[in-house]
Amino acid sequence: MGRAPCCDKANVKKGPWSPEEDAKLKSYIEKHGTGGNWIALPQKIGLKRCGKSCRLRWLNYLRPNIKHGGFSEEEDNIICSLYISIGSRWSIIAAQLPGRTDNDIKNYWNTRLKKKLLGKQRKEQQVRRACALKQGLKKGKEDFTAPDANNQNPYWPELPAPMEGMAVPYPYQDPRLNDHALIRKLLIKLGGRLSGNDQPPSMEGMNLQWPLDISTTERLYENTINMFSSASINSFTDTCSSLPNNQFSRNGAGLSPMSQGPSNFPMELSDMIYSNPHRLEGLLDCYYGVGVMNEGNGTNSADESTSWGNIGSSVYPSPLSNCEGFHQEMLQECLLSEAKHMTSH
DNA sequence: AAGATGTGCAACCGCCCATCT
DNA sequence: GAGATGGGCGGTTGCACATCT
Repeated sequence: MGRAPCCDKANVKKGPWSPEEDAKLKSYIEKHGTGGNWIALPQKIGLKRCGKSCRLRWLNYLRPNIKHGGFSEEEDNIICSLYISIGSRWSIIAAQLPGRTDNDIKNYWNTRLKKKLLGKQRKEQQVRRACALKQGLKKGKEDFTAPDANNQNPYWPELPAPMEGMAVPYPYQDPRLNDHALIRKLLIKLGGRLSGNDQPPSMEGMNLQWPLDISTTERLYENTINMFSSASINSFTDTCSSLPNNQFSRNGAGLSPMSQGPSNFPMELSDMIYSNPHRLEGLLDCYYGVGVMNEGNGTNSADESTSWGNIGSSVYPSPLSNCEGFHQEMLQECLLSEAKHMTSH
């Protein structure tokens, strides 16, 4: 049984708001506030609108100090950085950008930033493909194929091949076409920055530092972590930055192509995963967008705490939209715990 | 000039969760 | 404790406008 509708839909006006309706709503709220009850509000003012619709109109349009359009590059970067760390939690991202609404940011992301990013990726892919082709011709190897020719994306980890007879938990989607995962990977690779210099920020000598190389976004990320995690996570960034240099360094050999990107972060993440694969399989799920089979015992440790992580999902792309929050928290927990573990030695 | 296609954005939908009764 | 209610949120849709052919 579904729940009762919040308003009588037959007697409720839909569609664009007229200036008169805007004026009514605005003047009432400015004088009396919302009264803590959006559902009753339209009746009080004599508006034939759903309470939710009023709330949305107020929050997204009528509220004072709302900015529309004209996103700055700094805002772009903040959005991208936060998208890496928390995913599509638009309300939280909006909270970090004064005057911006979640709806605005969501729209901006969907219509512009995402395309901008994908365009950037295509450009890089073309360059890589050209280089690979050139190298291949040089070597003259018979078995050479350009990365895309055999479905291997040059940027991402090699995805485990689907096992024969394994049930497909979701309508199969080409992992490379999973926009959400794709974009997050790409953002991570780009160091969380979308605009500005194409050259990645240098991470030389830096140690487990979040890819954001500008203090503002660093601070924002910290805030985000604080928002989501228990008090213990608050010291995450400090703990990590206090670690001795090279604590996490490795050459990245044998790691995913992602780890060879400009940002150090994926490499450090890989370090942790390699140093403690059992505990950190979930991170692979999250960051690589695929489940990871536990070798040997046939179980998947991530399954113990994930709602979607059945055995079938272990070989197919995970529905990141469903598990993202959990995995993000898991990532933070694991990173913190790992960092603490390493500092204690 | 006109139709087709693309883009941006406001608004709606439906779900989840916290609170109330 | 269970159901009802409202707030909040992310995803999606629909429409107006812009651009292309």
